Amino acid sequence: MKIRPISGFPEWLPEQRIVEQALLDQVRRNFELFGFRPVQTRAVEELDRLAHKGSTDKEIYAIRRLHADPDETDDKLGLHFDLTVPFARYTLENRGQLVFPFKRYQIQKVWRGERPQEGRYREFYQADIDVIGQDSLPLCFDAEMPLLIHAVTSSLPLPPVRVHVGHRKVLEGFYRGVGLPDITPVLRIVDKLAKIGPDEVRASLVSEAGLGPDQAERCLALSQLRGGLEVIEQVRALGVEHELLETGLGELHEVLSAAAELPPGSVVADLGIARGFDYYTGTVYEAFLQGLESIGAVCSGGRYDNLADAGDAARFPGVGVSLGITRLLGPLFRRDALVATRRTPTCVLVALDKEQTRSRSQGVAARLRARGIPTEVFHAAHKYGKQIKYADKLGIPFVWFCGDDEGNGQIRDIRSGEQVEAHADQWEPTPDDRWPRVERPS
RNA sequence: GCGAGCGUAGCUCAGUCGGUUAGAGCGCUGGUUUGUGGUACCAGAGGUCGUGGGUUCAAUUCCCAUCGCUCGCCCCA
Repeated sequence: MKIRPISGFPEWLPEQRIVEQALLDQVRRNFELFGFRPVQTRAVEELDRLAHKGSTDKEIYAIRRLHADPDETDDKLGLHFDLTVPFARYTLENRGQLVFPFKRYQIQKVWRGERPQEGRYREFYQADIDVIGQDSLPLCFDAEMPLLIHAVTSSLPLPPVRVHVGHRKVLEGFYRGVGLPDITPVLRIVDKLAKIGPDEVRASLVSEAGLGPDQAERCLALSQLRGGLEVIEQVRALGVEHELLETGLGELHEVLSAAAELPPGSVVADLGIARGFDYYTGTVYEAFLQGLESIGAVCSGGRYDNLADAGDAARFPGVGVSLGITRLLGPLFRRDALVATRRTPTCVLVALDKEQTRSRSQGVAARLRARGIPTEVFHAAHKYGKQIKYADKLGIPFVWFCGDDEGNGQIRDIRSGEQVEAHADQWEPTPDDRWPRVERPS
């Protein structure tokens, strides 16, 4: 078998995985800071459930047991393609034991069989955060999402993030007020505004969606609105009236108002957002890295009132967003925009003097580890030059040379060459050196 | 599903208008330096030129097919 990569299934080098883990840790920490509870679901769901929502042409990986009987009729399984469908199922399955509103986060790999391209993979991490209410869910959770996205992303060594907030009720109410019967094709065309430009959108609305010139013009005008709270009045100024539109504008206003304390530009109203309308029913979000908009939305989500269908009278409305960890990292790695300070967790390499004193070196390592300093002992009593070179290649900042069996020795900072007397129970690296960190090269 | 580009050393690539032993840089191993690295110099290892077929006296090179990777489009849950 020839060894080669498999398209769409990225694997990182250790120094990249260090970056990925640091991001995952930081994301998790922030989710918990907002009081969300951890959940992990199985990798598989019943195929029927996966294919149920939305269109049927989803690119799902099916699971097959090689030794299955040809006539086996067991439930067919597939790998989940997002974390929302498994979460909805999980919530219903455990509804009797969960506390509502149920705030959960879930960081897992998902799989999609689509054709890979930059930033789009077949296996990737998603970090999902959702709130599900029983029967109803207050709008304050919609308003909290942009704050959360801002908190998470600004805790990471990333460029500033801009969260675009749209609202399905605004769009749908507007379209109804304009007199459009079927809004789905309109949404799909409008969604391409950034890619194909206003002229193309206007033409497509007429030719493909069958809108009249005036209708197309108004829809286009709506989708081009972007900015702060003033956008609300700008929508009204377009002169379309509909009850649903007013409801949406009210909700949009509340969500935007909540973001008032964030730095200007962190959250903007954007009525050009028209994604994921399979099941979104209210607020929708898309977040972009400022200056790196070309890699696409790194975080997206919205409000869904009808996703979790218990099959009885109970309703479980939810709101949430998904952060695309891998889709973020891939393009950033490609641009060398995110690097670890070293290629290994190791902070101190304990040199091995000679085979007879291996236990002395191991003793030093044990003392350092006991105080939480990542330490390894060099594997063989090679020349010190070789041992230092090994540390240098891995970016290990310190090499320890043993003195006696009591923990005395010398520690060398191989970046500066400075070497000082030290004791293994006392010596401390600077906080910046203890663990590898993630940096954004300027 | 549609389209484009690319497959030569571990990596990045050159090259052969078809011709004897296929090259560079980086990386790797060793040495100069016999127990304190990075620089410099020297030496060395490492290739069925993606795979199959065709044309030819001769194919890594030309042609066809195929597989793989990358990037777009569609789609994006």
